[in-house]
Amino acid sequence: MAKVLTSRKENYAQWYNDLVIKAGLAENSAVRGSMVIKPYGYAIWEKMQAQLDRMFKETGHENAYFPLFIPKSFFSKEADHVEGFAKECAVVTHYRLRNSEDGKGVEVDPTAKLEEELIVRPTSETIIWNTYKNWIQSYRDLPILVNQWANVVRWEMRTRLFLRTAEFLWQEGHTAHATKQEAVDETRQMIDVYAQFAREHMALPVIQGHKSENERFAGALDTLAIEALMQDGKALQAGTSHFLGQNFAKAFDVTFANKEGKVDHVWATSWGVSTRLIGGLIMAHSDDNGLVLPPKLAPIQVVIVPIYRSEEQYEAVVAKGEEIRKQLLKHGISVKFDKRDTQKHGWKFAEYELKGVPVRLALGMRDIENGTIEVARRDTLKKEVMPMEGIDEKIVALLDEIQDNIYNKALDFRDKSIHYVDTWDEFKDTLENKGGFIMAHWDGTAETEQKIQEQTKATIRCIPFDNKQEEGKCILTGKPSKERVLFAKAY
RNA sequence: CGGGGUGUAGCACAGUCCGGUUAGUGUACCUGCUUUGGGAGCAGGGGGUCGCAGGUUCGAAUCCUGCCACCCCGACCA
Repeated sequence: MAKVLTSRKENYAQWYNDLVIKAGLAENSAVRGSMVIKPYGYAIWEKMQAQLDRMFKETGHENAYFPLFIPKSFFSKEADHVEGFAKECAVVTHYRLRNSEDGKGVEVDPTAKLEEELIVRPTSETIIWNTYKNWIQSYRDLPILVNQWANVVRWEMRTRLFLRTAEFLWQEGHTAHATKQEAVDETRQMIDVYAQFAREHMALPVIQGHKSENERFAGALDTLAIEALMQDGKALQAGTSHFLGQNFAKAFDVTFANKEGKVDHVWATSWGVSTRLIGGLIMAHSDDNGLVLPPKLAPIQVVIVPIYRSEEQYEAVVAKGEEIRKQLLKHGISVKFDKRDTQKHGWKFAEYELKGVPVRLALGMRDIENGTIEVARRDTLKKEVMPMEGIDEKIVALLDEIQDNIYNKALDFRDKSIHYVDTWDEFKDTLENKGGFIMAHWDGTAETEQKIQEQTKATIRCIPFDNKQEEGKCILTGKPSKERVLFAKAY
């Protein structure tokens, strides 16, 4: 087969870039740092959205939409929050263009300067809490469980398709609660939703835990995250859920009368996942032949490729292929019958492998004569000739099997990549030579975490839930520690 | 934002150092014939403001100045 991708071994980053582009997921646009998500890539996002949206609704959330532009002054209200975002936002300063003097183009009309500049949202806490102020008077108005699907902009220095772009798509949930416990529970519930989505739909095992102070969201009291491991041994933060305490309620003066008639500030959470998930999906499962997509998120789950010579053969094979397509459709399988006469079957095989279609059916005269069909699975690259009879049931089962296999493969890799180390030398050696996750003791201070990061580039990905408590010594300072935390180099 | 690199056909590149035929190769595209259970072969054909704007020169893809974009490495981040 002709090689179209850089191999993972050769250059993992290049492999990723090649893959995103060659598989037709996305490409760089004419706008610095902003990508075009192409139909095939967007189809994956739509599948993710559909499932997540279902899960949000099941947990009682509703969708709404808040403005893209946020008055600059809103950002000065929550000090920690500003600190985290102030530096990297797009700012709207004018509202009109005019023809330039030389008549060759347009320029910003200097007389159309905005009284108050607008910030293109990097996240929506401020505008949302400004709005919630008007929605909430009594405990009877609570909780508010709202999610929005939106785009946000963060003026990133260095961008990579899906993983980090200046503009990206995401969902952000923003909830308001009467009690601290309710907000804490919500924060936890949503990280669990993300973890479940990652495992069951993305076939991506994740470790859930608390972020350290350094890695916490600006303005949050606690940040929960799901951390996934990529094939190159680097971690990817795949989703976060924040317990915001009363910080935003205080900043935006959102109060309510509780059952006792006393006025209190509202408790808040926010949580989000983005198109970055697509990057994680790619890097977790795909191989040197192209994408490997879990059936539950694959835009095309089954592709049928006809094999023929003459026109009569084409007719016969296409007729049979149509039958099979309809059979599969009845099971709710998304199936593409590629009966184009403009590409050879060999070309199609390679193409759908590159695009990560989980199952490929090849159908030729030989099959029609024998009542068989060739079934090829993308995850193992194995081919098998099966009886045509009852093929639909088999495909249904096969898709499940592929979903499980992809997950188990990723889980195996992840589990093999968690290293327990107790000394500084071991820590550095493991990072350099093995990569992956490292469970090690840490003295709990931000300074130590900072030093470790400066010296090794590794950060604390999370402090896992239900973490085993054990006495130990910090790998850097030797100070006492009660538990190991999860380190890794991260995207 | 700092360091490095690259902009030439849809894509990938050569040519640039040392200015001088009609700007070339692979691939993709079009036509025809042959082929056909893993990216087919042969023949013919079409496609270029050489990133943009100035400048030097008889003459610029090539030299000079400025700008823009993208990629890689760092600091920042989902």
